[in-house]
Amino acid sequence: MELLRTPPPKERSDAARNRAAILDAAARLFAEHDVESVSMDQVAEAAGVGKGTLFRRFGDKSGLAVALLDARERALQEAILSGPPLLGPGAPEAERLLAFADAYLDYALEHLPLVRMSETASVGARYRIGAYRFWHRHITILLPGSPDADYTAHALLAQVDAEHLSAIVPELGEERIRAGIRRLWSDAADPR
Amino acid sequence: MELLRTPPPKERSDAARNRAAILDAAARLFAEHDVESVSMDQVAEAAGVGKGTLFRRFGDKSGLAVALLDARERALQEAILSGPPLLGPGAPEAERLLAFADAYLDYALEHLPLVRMSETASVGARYRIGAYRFWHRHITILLPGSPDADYTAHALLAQVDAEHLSAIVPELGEERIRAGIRRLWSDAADPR
DNA sequence: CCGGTAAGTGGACTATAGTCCAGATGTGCC
DNA sequence: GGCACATCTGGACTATAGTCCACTTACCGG
Repeated sequence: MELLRTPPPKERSDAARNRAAILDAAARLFAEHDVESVSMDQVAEAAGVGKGTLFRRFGDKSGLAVALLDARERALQEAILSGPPLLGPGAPEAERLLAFADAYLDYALEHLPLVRMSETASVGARYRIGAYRFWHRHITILLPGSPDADYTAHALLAQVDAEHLSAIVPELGEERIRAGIRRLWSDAADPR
Repeated sequence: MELLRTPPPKERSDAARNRAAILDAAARLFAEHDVESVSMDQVAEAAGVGKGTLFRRFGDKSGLAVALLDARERALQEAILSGPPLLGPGAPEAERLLAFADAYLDYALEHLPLVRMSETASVGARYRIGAYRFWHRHITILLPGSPDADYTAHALLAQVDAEHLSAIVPELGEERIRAGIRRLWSDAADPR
C-alpha cells in the first residue's frame, strides 16, 4: 500500500544493529513472559540500549508490536495480492472473503496478545496503522453487491478486533468463533 | 442484572458527600475539557478530595465514567425491561432488536467520549462491566432463530464498541453508520 | 586520513494511573 | 456524652509510557 516515494535515507549501521538487538530482545521477552507485563524499560535494558533509542525506532509500544508482526502480516498481504486463488485473485468474491476470514484468524489467533498490543497501546492505534486500511480495502472490493461496502467492511473487521477476540475466546472457544464469523461474513457477501 | 445480595452496608455521610463532590467536579471538568485530557489528579483536586478517596470510590478511570453514565444507562435498561413496546417487551423480536439498536446508538453517540472512557480505561473493561452482559443477554433473546445467538450477539455488539464508533464516525458520519447497523442487525435477526 | 554534519544515542525528566497505610472520623451502643 | 471500631481519608509512593536534548558517532566528500 504505502509506496516509499523517497528512497529510504539509508539507515546507519549502529542504528541497524540496535534495531535488530531490540527486536531480538523483545521477541525473547514476549515469548517468556506475559506480553502485557513486559515494560519498555525491560526491553531497552535487555537489548542493551537506552530508552530514547527504543522509542525513536518504534514510536511506542504498539509500534514495537507491529514491527514484530511485520513478517507474518506481509506474508498474508502478499498472498492476498499475488498468491494462488481462494486467498489470492481469481476466485469468486464470496469464496475469497471466506478464505481471508480463515487466514486472518489463523494469523490473529496465533499471536493474539501481540496483535492486541499492536492495536491497543495508544488510543485508536488499530485504525491508524496501514494494515487496517489494507484489510478494509480488500474486504470492500470483495463486497460488490453490498448497499454500503465501506460500512460493512468496518463491521466485519470489528468482529476480528484483537480486544474483542481476546474477550470472547475464553467464553466461546476458537471454533465457535470461526464458525460464527464464516456465517456472518458470508451473509454479508450475499445480500438479499 | 446484578442483584445486591447483602443490603448495601450503608455509606457513611462523609463518603456520600465526597462521592457527590467527585461526580459534580468530574461532570464539570469533562464538559469543559476533552475527556481524554482530564487527569484523575485534576478531578481529585477540583472535587477537593485526595486521590485515594477518588480511587477508593470508583476503582479506576473507567469506573468513574460508568458512574457518570449510570442514570442514562439505567433508563435504557428500564425501558427495555418494562417500558412500552418496540423497545420494551411485546413487539416482534426483529423490531425490538432494531429499536434497541436505535436507542443504544442514541445513547452511545450522545456521550461517545465518556462511553469510550468507560470501555477503554483498563484492559477488557468493556466486557467485564455488568451493562455489557445485559446488552448481550437482551440481544441473545431477540435472536431466537440464529444458529448461534451467543456469538451473533457479540458480533452485533462489536459494531457499537465506542472505540470502533469513534474511529468510523469521522469517516462515514452518523447516519450512514446507523443505516449500516440497521441493515446488518436485521439480516442477523432473520437468518436464511 | 580528516573534518563537517546529519543521524543516532541514552538517561534524566515529566505526566499519569493506580497502590498503600497511618491517622482521622462518623456511627451504633451503652 | 463517650467509647469501640469499622470505615474513610489524603497524600506520599510506585510503576510505566513517552519526551527531550546535550553529547557521540558513522558516513561522505575532499
